[in-house]
Amino acid sequence: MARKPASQTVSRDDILYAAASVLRQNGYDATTMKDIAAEVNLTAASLYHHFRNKDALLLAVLEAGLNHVIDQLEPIVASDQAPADKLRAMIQVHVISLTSNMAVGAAMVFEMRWLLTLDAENGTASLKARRDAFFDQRDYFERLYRQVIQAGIDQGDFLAVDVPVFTRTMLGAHNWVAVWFRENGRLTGAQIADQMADTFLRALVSE
Amino acid sequence: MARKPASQTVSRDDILYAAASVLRQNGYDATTMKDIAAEVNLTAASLYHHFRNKDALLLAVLEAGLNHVIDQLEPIVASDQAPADKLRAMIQVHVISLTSNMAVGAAMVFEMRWLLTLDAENGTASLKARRDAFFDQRDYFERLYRQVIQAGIDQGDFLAVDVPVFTRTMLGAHNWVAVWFRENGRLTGAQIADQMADTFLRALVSE
DNA sequence: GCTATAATCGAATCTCTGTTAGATTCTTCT
DNA sequence: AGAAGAATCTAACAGAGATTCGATTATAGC
Repeated sequence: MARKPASQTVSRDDILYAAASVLRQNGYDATTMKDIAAEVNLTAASLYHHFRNKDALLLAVLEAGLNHVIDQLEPIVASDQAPADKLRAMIQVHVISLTSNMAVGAAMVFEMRWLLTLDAENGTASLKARRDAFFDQRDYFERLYRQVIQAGIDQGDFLAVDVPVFTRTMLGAHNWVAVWFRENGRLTGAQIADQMADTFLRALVSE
Repeated sequence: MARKPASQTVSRDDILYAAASVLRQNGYDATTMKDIAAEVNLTAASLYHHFRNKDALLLAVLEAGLNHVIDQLEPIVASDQAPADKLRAMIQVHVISLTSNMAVGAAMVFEMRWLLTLDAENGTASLKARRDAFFDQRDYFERLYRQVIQAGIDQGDFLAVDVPVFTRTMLGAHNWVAVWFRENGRLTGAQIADQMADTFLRALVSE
């Protein structure tokens, strides 16, 4: 048996999705090519037909996840709502993303460690380039939040907090949700997002 | 060459500290026994004289880190300060711990994933017991925060937030500091802690 | 229908890493 | 000084996992 009938062939996206799922549970190192392959009923070797190697595959997952969130964030930032409303909407998007699946990329910023280590020997030139691009995206992502917060401060809606610190405080809280959230827990992702939005907006408008 | 002169022998704690450092940078899987050994000028094999195996060593690191923080938190909780003051002090302790070294254990709650996976085959009975104890400690740690927040709510100092969610929001923000903090950055750990304390207390006392 | 290409597979390879075993050299206590 | 134990080392092993290779079967375009 070699190639499977059309009904059973998996697409690059199928693999990406499967990898995201496995990655979320196991983390980078503990995720084996075999695990990912199993998820889509393939052998590890077959994955190499779709991706150059493990790093490339995992990086693709992160990219997809991050872009997914960014795509939802941009229109909000560009809209004409008040900073407070924008921020609330942004928190919703991010947290809900993290509690659903495909957004693993965003949560997996946890896994950025290996991305940094990918320097040395390993790592094709093109891979490094993509990694750098990913970091840029990651910065851009953070900047979207900063912008909105800064705007709120500038127009007197928010207190003059230290924007970088405040932003990271928020993002840390969000990311952490991916760690403790339980599919069938007391609260849904949306409810958690609401509470977090309340918390941070209160911290930003106090008095 | 076998045993080294007294001046060069390393203690169990030396290893723990080195392991914490390596662990912080690489994460569980990416941390090899060889890496840890190198940090203290030993060979990987020598580590087995001090610890039964890798899991035991890494778990010891987490335990030490977590207990380190808890030891500082308890007296604060037990003191007679107002909830707001207690919370501020607790945030200081936690964040500063995370920006220094030994507390890697606390930040490494990131690595709890593998602790969960340690069920299956691997894992001696005693190791499992210790892992469970660790989880209990981890819960206890979180409960310290919850208590104080709840107390603040009960005596009308704080708004009636959802305690579990608020607590985790805070802890997530704290833990994340370990990810972005830079030794020689713009701010010190204490300064960051201050800002976070301001943020969360504002969110808790608003109006 | 044929042919080039795509998607898979099984087996083999290679390297890395945890772990064990046995030998060797300090230290300390008597 | 001698014995017992502690701390290390080197060498060797076993297993895991990424990656490669060649073979094999579906599909699609001509």
